[in-house]
Amino acid sequence: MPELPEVEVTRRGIAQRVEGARIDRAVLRTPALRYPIPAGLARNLAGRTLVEAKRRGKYLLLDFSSAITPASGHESSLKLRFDNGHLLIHLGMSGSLRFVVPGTPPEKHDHADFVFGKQVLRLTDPRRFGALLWLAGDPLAHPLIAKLGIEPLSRAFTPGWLQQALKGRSLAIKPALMDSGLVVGVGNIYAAESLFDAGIDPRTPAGRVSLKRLGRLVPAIQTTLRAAIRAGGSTLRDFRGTDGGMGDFQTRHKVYDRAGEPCLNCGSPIRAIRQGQRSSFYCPRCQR
DNA sequence: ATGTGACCCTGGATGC
DNA sequence: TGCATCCAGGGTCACA
Repeated sequence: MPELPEVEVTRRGIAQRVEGARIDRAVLRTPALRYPIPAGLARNLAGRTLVEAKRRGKYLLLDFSSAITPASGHESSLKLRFDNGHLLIHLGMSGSLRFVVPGTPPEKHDHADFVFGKQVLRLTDPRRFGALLWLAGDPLAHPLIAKLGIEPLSRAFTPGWLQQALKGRSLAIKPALMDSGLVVGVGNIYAAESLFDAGIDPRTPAGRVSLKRLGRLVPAIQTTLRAAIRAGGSTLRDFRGTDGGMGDFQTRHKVYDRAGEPCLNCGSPIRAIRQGQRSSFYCPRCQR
């Protein structure tokens, strides 16, 4: 499933191919993903120009805002108005966006096509945990976005900040890292990998992780995310970037999905446990 | 406020 | 082969 790197890779692919391009039409084939797809969305999109492909956490925000040019008239009425509109896309667990050759017949789980001339952006999501919404007005004010935590790749994400945010929390550090109200974009796989890199037991109560250890954890998270973005992003076996190229980050997991296999650092068998309904993997010797 | 578990939906892997 | 069961990358919500 897409974690932050996959979403960022997708965002870059979209930006590169269709920023500044006009959307001729949208074809929506599914009434609802996680939420109902708003009626009139296709009509709303047609004719708009993609100003910018943005990302907040794992949410893609495609900015289709446009200046409404006032009808020719007196200067005094020349008040430029903006019609703010963003297409929000979340890929959920199994979603992906890819450019397809125009005319490629849709398959079972291809829910939407966004046609930018000869560039057709297709949304596929077998499990339909994703989202497709139209946000009028300030996208950051939308409830889904407003409550999001800090961006892990921002300068503000520091060990000191994290220590404050985790102060007094008894919740284990691993599910804490995955709480998008705290830090966005760190999913199950990268949480596990980052905690391994930092040598922290995923069961440690979040509020009891020392500043010194947070000083290893923060850069571990950032390095892990950046490396995954650089690698083209892949946590899904079949993840493809927007151009269809295979990412290869999956080949570098050190603990995730390696239960029983030897730790790459010390050789101890990697242990699998469950935390908050999710599987966790860690090295009992290297992570304490 | 904080923590826990159920749930959304589909498909793949595994076991009988 | 067929069928049941379990598991999966995320996120929201109800409830203790």
